[in-house]
Amino acid sequence: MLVYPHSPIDSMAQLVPCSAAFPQPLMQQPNSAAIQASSTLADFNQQQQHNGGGQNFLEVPYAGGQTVPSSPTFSTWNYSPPSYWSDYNRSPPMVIKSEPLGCNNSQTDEIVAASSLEELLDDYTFDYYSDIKDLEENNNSSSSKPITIKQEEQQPNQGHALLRQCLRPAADDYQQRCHLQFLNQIGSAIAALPPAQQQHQEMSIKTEKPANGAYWPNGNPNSAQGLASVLSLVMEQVNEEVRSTCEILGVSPNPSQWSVDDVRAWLLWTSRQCALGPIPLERFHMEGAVLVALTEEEFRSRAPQGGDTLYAKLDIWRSAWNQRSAAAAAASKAATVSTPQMVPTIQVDEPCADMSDLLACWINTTQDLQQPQQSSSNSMLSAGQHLLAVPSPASTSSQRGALSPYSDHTHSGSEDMASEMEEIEEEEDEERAGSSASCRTGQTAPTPSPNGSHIHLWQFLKELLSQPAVHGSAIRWLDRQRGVFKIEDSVRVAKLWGKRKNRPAMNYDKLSRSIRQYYRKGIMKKTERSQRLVYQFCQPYAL
DNA sequence: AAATAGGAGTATT
DNA sequence: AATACTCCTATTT
Repeated sequence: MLVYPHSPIDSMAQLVPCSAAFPQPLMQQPNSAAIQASSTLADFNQQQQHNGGGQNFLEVPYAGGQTVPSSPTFSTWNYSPPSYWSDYNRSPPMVIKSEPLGCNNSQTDEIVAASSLEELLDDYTFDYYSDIKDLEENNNSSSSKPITIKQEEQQPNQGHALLRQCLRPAADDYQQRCHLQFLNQIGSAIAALPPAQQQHQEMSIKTEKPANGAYWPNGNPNSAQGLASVLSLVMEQVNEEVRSTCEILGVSPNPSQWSVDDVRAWLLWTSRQCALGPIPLERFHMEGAVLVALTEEEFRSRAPQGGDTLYAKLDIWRSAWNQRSAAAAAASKAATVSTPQMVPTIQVDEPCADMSDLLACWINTTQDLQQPQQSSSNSMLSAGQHLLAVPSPASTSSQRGALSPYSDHTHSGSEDMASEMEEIEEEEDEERAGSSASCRTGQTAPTPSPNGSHIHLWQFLKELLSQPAVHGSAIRWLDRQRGVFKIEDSVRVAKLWGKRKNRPAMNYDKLSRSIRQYYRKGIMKKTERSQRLVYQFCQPYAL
């Protein structure tokens, strides 16, 4: 049937430079022998230095007058290289592709049924192509052409005031917890839904909370059930937004799978949706896997106007995908495993933890623990159901016991509380890491979590680095821009790596040996003045 | 003593 | 085949 144009890839594996030749624009001399001679990135860097450059980037001009950094790394991409290398005209992104994994495909069918692209686009609030073009022009030329936002986007109709009013406190709270700026759009997004869907939303509220037939008892969305309904509504809305955007842009719901073009399309779309103004696209010239590894500060520094919003949006996508994978896994597990126990949730003090975790924490902290609600559904759980049935980290780790040798900590008899807590904390790390890693492979299937072992060490390190709140004591950036970082706790980092790769015997000696292999590959290096435990990502990887 | 460096064989994917 | 794991010796900090 329908196939993703960018077939699922082991995303970053493609990034690792191997012995392939560099693309034409990078060749100083069109001499294939010379290229053969410099077959690694390290060689290339050296060659560049000999040429007086010292930079890993060449500026390749493309139609539009601007230059885009091109990296030798691109040479090893075996799928959709950035089209503007040869031709800046991006092919229409609205290629009808498979329904995003696990989505209901009613809307897809609708799209497939549409006789022409134009017909389809008419159904959207604005013309994607002209808008993209506008934005690109806006980004490319120095002339600051104002972006005109259609009235209905800025000011959704004032109906559904009740709904929006109810959403507000919930949204604000979540927003505060996640440092997100986007949720004020959710209310308007709901208001903008077609009547049929609104009805669906309202019905789902009613069925979840049949108490008085009212939406919120006493108009108080802070009551436990009202809260759950609000949250489920928020989650559904997020999922809906993700789903529709996927269809419009023709991208995977899993940001880690995005190609450079997908990232670009998403940025343009999001900046348009959120009226963020021009985004310096050249600074986001990367695959989705790299994009999701960026920290909020990095987003902000790359896009002073709206970088934080982009980050927040992306985080939502990431969370939505994690939730979807988790739900799919839970659904498949439910077929074989019997009722998981609901255990009080441990509060995780992390800015942007998985959304469902966060929301689950929220529910648990604002209500007495309800009886676990068992979903009898054998298909994908609805957002609301999942929310209520979402397992706490503790229960997930016990569920995972069969899957990972590391989640078994029944030996804890002699351990004190602190180390016990630390173990649980690490379980959480593992859990999150596992789910994000399973994203990378794009598998919604129940795959018993070995996907994390697919990750490369340098990716893993960046992952740790991107969570300073969690791992700052083990590894941290010394100079983010230059990609210089320091391993503060070599034992811990090695332990985490070993856990991720299911290598109980991993230690820093072995880990550092792997890092040293990166020298030759041009992924990492020691800093000029070599310091203990300080390494530096080479340029394309430092992004 | 711990970290660094890199050779070499093996395992995993 | 690529990447990482493992074990190793030698050297540096």
